[in-house]
Amino acid sequence: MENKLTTLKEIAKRLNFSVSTVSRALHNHPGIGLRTTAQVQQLAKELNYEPNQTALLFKQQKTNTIGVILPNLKEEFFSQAISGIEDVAKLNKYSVLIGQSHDEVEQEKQIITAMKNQRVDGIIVSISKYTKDYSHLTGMAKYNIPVVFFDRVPNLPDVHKVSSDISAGTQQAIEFLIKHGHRRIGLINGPSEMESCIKRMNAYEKVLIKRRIKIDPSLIESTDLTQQKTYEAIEKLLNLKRPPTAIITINDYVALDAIQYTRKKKLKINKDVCFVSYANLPITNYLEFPPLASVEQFPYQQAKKATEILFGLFSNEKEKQPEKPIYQNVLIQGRLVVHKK
Amino acid sequence: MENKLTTLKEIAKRLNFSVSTVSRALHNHPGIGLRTTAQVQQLAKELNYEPNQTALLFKQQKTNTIGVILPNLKEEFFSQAISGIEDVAKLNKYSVLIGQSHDEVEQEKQIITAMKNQRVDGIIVSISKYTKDYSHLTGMAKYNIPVVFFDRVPNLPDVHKVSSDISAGTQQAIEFLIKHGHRRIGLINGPSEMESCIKRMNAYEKVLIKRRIKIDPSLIESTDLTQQKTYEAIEKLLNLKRPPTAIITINDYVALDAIQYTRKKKLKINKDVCFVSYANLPITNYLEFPPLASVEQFPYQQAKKATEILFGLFSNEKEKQPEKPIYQNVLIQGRLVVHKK
DNA sequence: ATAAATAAGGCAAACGTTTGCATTTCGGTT
DNA sequence: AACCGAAATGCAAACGTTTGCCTTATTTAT
Repeated sequence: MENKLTTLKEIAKRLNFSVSTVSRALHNHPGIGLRTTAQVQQLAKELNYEPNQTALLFKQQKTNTIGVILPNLKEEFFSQAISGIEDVAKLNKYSVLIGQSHDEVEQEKQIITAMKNQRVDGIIVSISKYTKDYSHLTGMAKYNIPVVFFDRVPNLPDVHKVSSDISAGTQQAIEFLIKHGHRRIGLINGPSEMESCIKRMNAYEKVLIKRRIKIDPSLIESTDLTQQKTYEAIEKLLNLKRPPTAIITINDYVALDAIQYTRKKKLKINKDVCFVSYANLPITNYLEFPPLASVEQFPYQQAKKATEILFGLFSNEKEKQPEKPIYQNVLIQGRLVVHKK
Repeated sequence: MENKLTTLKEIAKRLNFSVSTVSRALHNHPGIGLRTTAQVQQLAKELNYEPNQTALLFKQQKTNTIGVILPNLKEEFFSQAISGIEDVAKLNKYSVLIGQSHDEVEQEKQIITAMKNQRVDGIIVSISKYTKDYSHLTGMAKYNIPVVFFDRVPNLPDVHKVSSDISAGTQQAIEFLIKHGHRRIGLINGPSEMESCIKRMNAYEKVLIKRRIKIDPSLIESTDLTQQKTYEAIEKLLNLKRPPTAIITINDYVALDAIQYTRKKKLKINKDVCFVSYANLPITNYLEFPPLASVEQFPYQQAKKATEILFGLFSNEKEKQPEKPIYQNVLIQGRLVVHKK
């Protein structure tokens, strides 16, 4: 019962037609007779014929595959993003190839080279936290492989990107804290390589100035997102002569570490010190001491939008517009979610 | 600057050799002259030649791609597993195609059909919680696509599978509880479709019998892993006339829900009721009330082992052993981790 | 009846690479 | 001078599919 995969040739031989006739019959080509078409289609069904994708892809010079490069999959933010990408891809009958950079530039380069050789039709990427040089990504244009960035996007004008509106989210968060009477608001930001961190910083300063609150540089710390550096940052803030009454952290994971440290210091979370962060992880529901609020960033929607843009680029390609690269820069509005407890 | 990808033909034309000579030169074929080989290799490097994978795969009738089907990626258990698979795949220069079944059998079937058409060389799968009929998976054998199961494995003799030794883990867990003086030990198990749940159940009964503790059926509940059903299960246990002093739950997520419910009932976690579960999620570190202990299941190692088995099958294929299918059934030993707090 | 139009199907090339076999080109041996 | 063998290279097929163009058979119009 060696059930070898059926080929056109096999069908042709059995029915004594040529391969081309079989191919056309299966595509309902008008030049093929009704009887023939019916016959072929029936046998194809019987033999469970499925076109050999590798042959097709090879011929068409495309792979019906998109590559996705992410820092990691263990953060729920990214695994939700994957679902958004998968859903759009499935609609378009595309497969999704996933690579994790583990926040290492070298990995990122390796993955993208592999994907280029695999001839993926397009790439969606959320860059590693230390990527400063984007040439390995922008360089894909030479090979006609479009790239769309999401969430962690570079500060370049001539790229397609989808990200959450950090500025607006940060403003909401700070306004929220001010309304609750906070005047000394700390910030634990991420590495300055990250575009979003610069925006967060600017928004932070902008709101404070607008609300006539003096900016105190000692209230601003940063972390490379590791627990160690986060501990150092929160330690400095808590040891200030006039420590902050509220702290904004770059994301929920950092918030968790900061909160953990703060609790070790016997301070009451969201009483002595309030925390507000970004992302809104589902696990915060299980925490006794979650951040007071988070700016929800809608990873599914971001990734979905990015994928839609990518597919848009595919169809544009066919129309061969001469030189009209309109670069999309979509901002997804965040939403401040106040946790219940 | 249309940087089209270089082909053998291009190199051949420029150097006025035939395509076959170029191909052989690049592979250091002994029949090709040294000068020629050097020339070709140099030009190839200059033109940044990379073999067209799609052409290769098509010719070789293999894709250098393995498919991975998982219930989801948002559980850290599975995203860690992915890393294990990726690492082995990378060593073998394979790509990884990922599909999430979202615990739906229909999805699982669809994904596997897509993967078959994509001609993946092999499949690694952790089945959905309700999969009872495995024919869509075992059927891949007909197409010479080997399948290796991991973690959620079917109870079939003639398949390759890697799973954690639930029996042993459960015994450890219960012995641990007994040593700490517990005599009424509850169990919130998963759906009976899951092989591991049956094993957990058997191990549970076995240890109790061995320790001469009477088995009380009212101490045994099950959940479909949703929060709702978990709440119902824990409610029943807590409302017993003689409620359990310790509860074993199928995994950490269920434990979290059960703990949450228990806290709502104003009971002290790990004082009034102790919890022990499986998986050992990293987030338990951030919890005020984590389970007392978890059976670590080493997802990375499980997945890695499964992938290694799969690659082993690939190489065996070449040797064309006539009819000698030795099915592997690897059990990974768990380890009871007692949480600190 | 014959030319012309239409319908139905076949031929062959193309995509890029590998590989068994054939061919060419030597220098060296009788 | 004729031959041999080895070294170096080329030819062509194969993988499965699509598609432009050509061929054949049948029908229609004159």
